Amino acid sequence: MIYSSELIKGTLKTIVLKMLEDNTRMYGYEMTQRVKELTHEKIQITEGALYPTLHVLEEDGLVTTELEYIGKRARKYYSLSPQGKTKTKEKVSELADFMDTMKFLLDIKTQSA
Amino acid sequence: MIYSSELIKGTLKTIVLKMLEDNTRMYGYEMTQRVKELTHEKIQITEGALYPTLHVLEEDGLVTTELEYIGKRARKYYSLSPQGKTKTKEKVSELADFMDTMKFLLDIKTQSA
DNA sequence: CAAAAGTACATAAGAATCTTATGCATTATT
DNA sequence: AATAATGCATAAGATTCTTATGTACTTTTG
Repeated sequence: MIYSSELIKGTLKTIVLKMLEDNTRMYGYEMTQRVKELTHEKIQITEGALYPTLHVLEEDGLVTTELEYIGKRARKYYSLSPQGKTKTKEKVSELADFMDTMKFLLDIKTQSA
Repeated sequence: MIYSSELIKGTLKTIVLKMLEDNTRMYGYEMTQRVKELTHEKIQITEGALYPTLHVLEEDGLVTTELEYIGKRARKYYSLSPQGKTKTKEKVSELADFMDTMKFLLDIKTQSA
């Protein structure tokens, strides 16, 4: 089972930031694999969604990049900037708060389910 | 504090269906007020987002409508169809599952926060 | 009692974000 | 040798939301 795509909307940026908080640096492809693995395939980040998001984070100054070569193949590592670290804490706690609120909404009258 | 709009994306349809499951019938404006009240203003559903969503639910056969007049003012009540009831259970349990997964992702290495 | 605020519907242009498809190139596996 | 995996990227189109606007009735307030 894979979550319907609409659910994941709006959380991608936060997921990326959170992973970078935990791993100091990661590259794009690695992120797609990590999320897949951590969620037992339930969340699949597509490259078409990820790369534009990473570029926006960079434009916004939340991440910095380093290009490295493994043999002849390029890898672009992303790390949180100081502003990125602050932003990550904000986004993560907002999402946690939001999920508590949503859980409350979903639990009303249907404590069983 | 109001949640950033991107967070709410993708959950609106589920919220609406869930409210209709709990209340047998509601009208649009009522839904906006109910959510605002239940979430202490943290989630504000705008009419520009809600009405098109309701129309889609109707087109998809998940809800039925009844028009009523309070004096001269029209109210459009929405109720779940049988398919809507089934769909609601699916959507609600998917969202609950998704939130557990997200919580797991956010808790990694940052059990404090 | 007039003005403002609230109730109640609706649509439409534009923005944001994601999907799907495609492209290129290198490296590992079968 | 062919296929799959790694690794980046972009672009057209779809979806969904924001913001603005419009209409009209009803209630509250100064």
